[in-house]
Amino acid sequence: MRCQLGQEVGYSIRFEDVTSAATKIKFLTDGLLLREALVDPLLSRYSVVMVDEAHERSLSSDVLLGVLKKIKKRRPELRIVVSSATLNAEDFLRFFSNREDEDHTDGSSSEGSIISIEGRAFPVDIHYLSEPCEDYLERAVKTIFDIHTSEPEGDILIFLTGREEIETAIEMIADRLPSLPQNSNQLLPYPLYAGLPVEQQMYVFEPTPEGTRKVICATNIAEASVTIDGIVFVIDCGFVKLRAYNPQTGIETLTATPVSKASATQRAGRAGRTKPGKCYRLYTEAAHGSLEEATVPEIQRSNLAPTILQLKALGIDNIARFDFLTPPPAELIIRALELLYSLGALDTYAKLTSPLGTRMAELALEPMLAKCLLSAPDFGCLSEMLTIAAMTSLQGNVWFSHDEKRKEETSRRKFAVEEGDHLTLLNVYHAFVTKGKKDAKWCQQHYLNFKSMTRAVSIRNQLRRYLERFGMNVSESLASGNDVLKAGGRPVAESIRRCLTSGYFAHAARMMPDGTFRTVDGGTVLHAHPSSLMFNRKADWVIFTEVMETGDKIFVRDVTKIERGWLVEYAPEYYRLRTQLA
DNA sequence: ACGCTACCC
Repeated sequence: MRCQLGQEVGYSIRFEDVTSAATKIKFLTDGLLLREALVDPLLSRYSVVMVDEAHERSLSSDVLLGVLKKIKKRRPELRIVVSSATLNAEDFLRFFSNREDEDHTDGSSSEGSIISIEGRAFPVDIHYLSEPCEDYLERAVKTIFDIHTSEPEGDILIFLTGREEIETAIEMIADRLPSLPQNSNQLLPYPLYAGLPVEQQMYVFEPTPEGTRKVICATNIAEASVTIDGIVFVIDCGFVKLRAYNPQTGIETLTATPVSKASATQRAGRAGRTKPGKCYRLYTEAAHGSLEEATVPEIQRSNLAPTILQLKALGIDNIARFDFLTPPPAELIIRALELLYSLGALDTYAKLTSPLGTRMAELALEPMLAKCLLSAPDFGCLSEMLTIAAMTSLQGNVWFSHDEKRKEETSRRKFAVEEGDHLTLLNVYHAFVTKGKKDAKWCQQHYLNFKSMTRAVSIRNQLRRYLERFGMNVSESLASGNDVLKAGGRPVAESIRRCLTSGYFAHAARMMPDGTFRTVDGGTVLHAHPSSLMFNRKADWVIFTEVMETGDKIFVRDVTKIERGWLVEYAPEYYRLRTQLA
């Protein structure tokens, strides 16, 4: 539209609003639009809402579609445009159509119509293995070299599951480079995953130098989020890391899972953007035949406590009757309702409480953490909990690791606080803003991730603004973990631990003589993550705010010592109903 | 003795 960004056309994401009174077209994330619906339930500012990439079925886009359908009943003039891969178009049309029994095979209904846009893709030849392979990394590297020595020019994109695999693959490629004939074209391997610093991500977009071939080892980021020109060959390992949630244990995991057929098709399509291409699937055709048609939507495999809290805040009281594109399993809903009730966000009629429940829904924090923050004034540690909330809601590591593990350890010990990881994080943040003066160099010296620390400052500021809007008085004590202890401040440290217990009582565990933990019901074995202060240390009862399953072990990472009696004190019903404390 | 896939408030 040839206007200045932020004028007629603008965008908005968390921490960044590039719009103005003149803005007519606004690009924003689905999460932010849902947030706008909290204050403007009919989204009355908008006459058209377009939901892009709806076929990806992310948690927030599914929720948004349900909310839009509800709004449409009150605002018939609202236009809704859903963009999706062709396969799913009918599902969306059926969803928005009032009459479930309508026949949409002609692409129309009383509610809308399907408009198709032809992709301009070139054909892609699919190759399967004739026998299953034992080690797909090895097989992938072999395939790369086979392509390189026998195929004409064109870059290679290989789909792997995560950072570690990508780094291994790149080492393996580098190791084999000397085996190429002297006069042969070179191979340039590049990693690509979301956790990679942006500068390093940009390499994959640079034009391939004459006489070389790029090999991009990527995660799922290259399946839909990032498009790279010049790819002619795709190698697909057939796996993706997906979130899974176990409602029995309440533990979310990240597990390598076979891809769906839709996903495999999308990956193959990455080879045919500029000319006809080839896709090598590192599994057999029979294995492909037994893959699921589509990936299970996120809403059916996630912890739904945040989602249900959000729906309640949007005025959707009857979750069972809410129009989900695909309803989540009842067990997930029940588990979420139970937790929200025990946190005090819902009353016995499953209605949102006020002010606790409504405020929890407004804070951009997971419910247990939101509860801690909102109950912090009762414990006299609001300023400290603000910092802890910001630090624990960071994704990724606060510590800069890589190869210098020992130095990282030494640095970590400098900030360590006996009571656990949360007070240690408080310490780190405090040092960053005072001694460190929010400086990148200082972070480097202490093996801290500067980007994460800067983000913690932004999150903390945003949370503080929310609290002030709630009319809460945030007097900044700027106490760090060590400071509260040194200043004879055990009472403050204890308040913080009690406060954490008031939100995380459902994440309690007890240390056994062998150093592992048991959940309260005794059913789950947890291990202290080696990056936790509790690794190789003695403790009795603890709460944890971060849990992850890798391989065959479940690790807890942000861990703080508590006292058994506090659990019953802050969650009497939760523990009375569940089990007797051992 | 271990790391966060992707997205995001």
